[in-house]
Amino acid sequence: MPELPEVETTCKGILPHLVNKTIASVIIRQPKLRWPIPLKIKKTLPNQKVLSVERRAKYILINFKKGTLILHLGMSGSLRIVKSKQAYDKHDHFDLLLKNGNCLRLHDPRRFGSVLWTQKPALEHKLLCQLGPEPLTDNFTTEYLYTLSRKRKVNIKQFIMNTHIVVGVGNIYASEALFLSGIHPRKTAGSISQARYETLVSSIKQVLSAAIKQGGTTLKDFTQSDGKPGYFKQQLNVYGRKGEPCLICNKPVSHCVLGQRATYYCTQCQK
DNA sequence: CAGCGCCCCTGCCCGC
DNA sequence: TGCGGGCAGGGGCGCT
Repeated sequence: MPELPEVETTCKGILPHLVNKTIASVIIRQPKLRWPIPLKIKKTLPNQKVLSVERRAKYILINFKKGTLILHLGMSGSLRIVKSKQAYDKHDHFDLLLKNGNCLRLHDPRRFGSVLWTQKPALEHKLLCQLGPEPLTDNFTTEYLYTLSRKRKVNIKQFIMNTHIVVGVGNIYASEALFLSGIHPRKTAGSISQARYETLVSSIKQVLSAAIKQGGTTLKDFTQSDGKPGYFKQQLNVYGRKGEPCLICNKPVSHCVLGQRATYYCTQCQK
């Protein structure tokens, strides 16, 4: 489920419920996620106070004096703040219980998500130390992307989805950003001009920030029982619209698979 | 080292 | 209504 905007919304939603709160206990119902949940956090975390909560790429970092809890939602994960006594269901694999009676609960049917612990500064962790820039910061520029793209033969869609290049561009928004830029998803990264990278960089920023803006509107419901951070009902121009008319030119939207991921585009508008 | 395919897992939807 | 197949928004890893 979560693309960057959903992770951002989740992070912002749980933050005020966690910062300066103290852990009472940890419940691990199903340790088999993408990687095993380290059992030692059951001993390490109680009585520790949450210092801060932040996001890096699609990872949510919960910082303590002793280290950082690194959460990833994978394809189907979600986090909610519930009362500690609230009944759990089948896929509620992990609880972080707070001394105030609240609980951060991880729900993840497909179990592609992860809960990890590191004692080092989190950004030095193996999963985080090689990530590209955040797409919505000034570190993500045309010059940066253009320079990295030279001599790269990979198609542009997989290029912008590569987390070593830039983080946070998931499958939906990769198609959407390429549509907005008028770039065909199969075009080779190295064959695209700097001028077109200018458009692409701005489309990526535009698509992601619009989605985050929409996600923010559901924040107030975050702690309710149905409190999904919400899926972004932002209008999608091409994603999932195979065969339907392009919203610009009316030509049926095309579909193909790139890197095992569904890809949508308009052959008329994207070259 | 760039690039590709595999795979972790459950749920849901579709067609027969 | 039941069942099998295909597909799903992530992303690290191992192999060429």
